[in-house]
Parts: sequence; structure tokens; C-alpha cells
Amino acid sequence: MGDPGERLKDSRSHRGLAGDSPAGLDAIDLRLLELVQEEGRITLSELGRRVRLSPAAVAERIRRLEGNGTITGYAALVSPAHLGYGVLAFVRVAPRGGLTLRHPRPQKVLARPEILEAHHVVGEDCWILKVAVRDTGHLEELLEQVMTLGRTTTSIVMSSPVDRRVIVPIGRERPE
Amino acid sequence: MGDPGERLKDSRSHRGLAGDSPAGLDAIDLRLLELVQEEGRITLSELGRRVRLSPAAVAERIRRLEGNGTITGYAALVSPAHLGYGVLAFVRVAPRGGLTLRHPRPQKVLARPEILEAHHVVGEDCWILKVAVRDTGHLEELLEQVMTLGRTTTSIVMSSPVDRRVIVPIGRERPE
DNA sequence: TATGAAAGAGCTGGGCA
DNA sequence: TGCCCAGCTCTTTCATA
Repeated sequence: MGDPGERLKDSRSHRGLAGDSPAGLDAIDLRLLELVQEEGRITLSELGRRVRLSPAAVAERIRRLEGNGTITGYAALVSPAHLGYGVLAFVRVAPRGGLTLRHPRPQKVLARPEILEAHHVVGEDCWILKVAVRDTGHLEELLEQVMTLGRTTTSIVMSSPVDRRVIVPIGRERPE
Repeated sequence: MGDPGERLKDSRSHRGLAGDSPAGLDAIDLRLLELVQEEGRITLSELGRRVRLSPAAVAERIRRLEGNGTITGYAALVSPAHLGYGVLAFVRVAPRGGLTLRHPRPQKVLARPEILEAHHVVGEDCWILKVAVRDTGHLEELLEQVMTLGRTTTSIVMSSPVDRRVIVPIGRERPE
């Protein structure tokens, strides 16, 4: 499964079906994708047992999925709450002036470790940030800095019924 | 690193520092957390080399982090674009009537595979959904269903400068 | 908590169907 | 594409500090 010591190549950051189409995935690839999304550290042997293929054959398929950018990496998932982040929130930022992402001020704000995700969006806002902070006081301090970029609107997360859904290739969603 | 075949125990879905505090993490735990977040399939031996500890000692520390809920699991990261999802968007839903999450209608909507994350928030909206869809036509179809829950506001993601930040225990953010 | 040794499981590369 | 085999690496456990 590649050298775990390097980032995978070809992990474009988003949109636009760059490169390969979802076609070319057979039912076994599908199942493998599902399994590795759920159990990132599952062994090739175990995968082989589940899909009835030899470890070597599975390794080859996984290597292909990594190589063409379908699998972009592997990660341990950690609980923000256990690391001192008691509050999760979404902050929407509506532009003030024509500040683009390349300018130094946004760069500096986006570098803050509390910002888990930052998305540049069209629509009525400009950016959507997902942030984790210690408490509301901490949130206030963070917002002061974010507000230098534009008008902010904050929504504090109470619960997350869907935290992270396994992605299934389009057209292959499970028949319930 | 535990049986990869089971979900980790004690992975509360969020907020509120349930259980253990971030204290009790020494510099080595910190480094391990960073490494496994970046390279989810790194071996215990390799971790041992990087932090200068025996594989057995690393295994023990990782087991502790998993056991107390700091590490909640492992996952392969996949590219939605490579699986046919050309459009990523955030949909905010403002309540219409007092529909709670436990009711069957929201349950059915949240079950749609296009919904990658669903957060229940306070603030001016009620829910924030992160969705992946094939194209704008597909988005329209999805929104028709989501609109049964309330007024929706959609923001289409153009780029994600911060896709997923490694979480660092609070108070231990890296001195730049 | 950490280490080292030993046994078992898993991985990788090459040859072949 | 996939299988098997051989050699090597990784994991796990246990005794010991």
C-alpha cells in the first residue's frame, strides 16, 4: 500500500473530475473503497479475505486506486473534544473589500490551527470555515481576527448526526 | 494497533470533553498524534524510529490514545471528484415548523449518501450540511428534498485552501 | 513505562497461468 | 489480472528492569 512515509501523489485538492472517471471500478474495487474508508488500518490480507482475493491482488488494486488519485491518503481520526476543543463551529465570512485568498492577511488568518477547514464558496458568502476552539471566549478571540476579513456569521455545533459519511461512487449507491 | 476490524470503543460523537483531559499527553504522544493524523497507515516500527522508542512502547501509547477516545478511528481519504462528485457544497437549513432530528422526515433526508456531514447548530440556521453531488442538476434534485425541512441557502465550494487540518492539543500549538 | 527476544502474521517481488 | 512462493518486515506477547 505504498510507502506510508510519503504523501500520495496526484492528490488534487478538489472539484472537477480531473483525470480518471469513476468508471473502471468493478464491484470489488467498490467494496475495497468502502472497507478502507471505514477501517483505514485494515491489512491487505484481511481485505483479501473479505473480497476473496489474494493479498497480492488486493495490493495491486489498492495501489491503482492510490495511483490514480481515488484514494488520496490515510489518516487517524482524533476527537477535538479530547484535545481540549470544547466547541466546534462554522463561521461564514462575507467579503469586505476585494480581499482574495492570495493576499497576506487571509493567509495569516487561515494559518491558525483552530481552523480545521476553509472553503472558498460562491453564493452569498465568501468563505466557510469549520473551526474548533476551547470555549466561547476562545471563539471570540478567533472571531476578532477573522472579522478583519469581512462580516462573520457564526453557528455553534450542538451535535453532528452525520460526522463523516463513507463516499460511494456515484451511481453505485447501495440499494437499501 | 488494536483490531482494525472493529470500530474503536468510546468514540463519543462530540463536544464536552467527556472523559479524559488533554493533560497527560507528553511530547512523544503529541508527536505520535501528529504522525498518525498525517500518515494513517504508518507502522508502529516506523513510529518507533521517528520518536526513538521501541515498537512495543509505541504500541502501548497508541493503544492508550485509542482506548481513552483521543484517537477515534482510522480512515482512507478518498477524492469525491474521482468518484463522480463534481460539486461540493454547503447547505444551510432554517427550520420550518419544529421538526427535530428524531422525526422520520429528517432521518430520511440525512440518510442520503450525498450528505457527507450534517451538523445541528444554534445560531440563525438549524442545520448545516456538507454535500457532494454529481452536478448542479443533481444538486437541484437533492435540494428539493432538503427543502421539505426548511428554507435552504446553498454555497457551492470553488476551492478548499484548508481541506483538513491536523488537530493539535490545545496549548500545544506549534511555535512558528 | 520501557526494553528485548521470539513466534506468528503480513508484505513484496518474481515467476507463471 | 490473479495466484503462489520465498525472504523479509512488522506486530504482539512475555519476562525483565
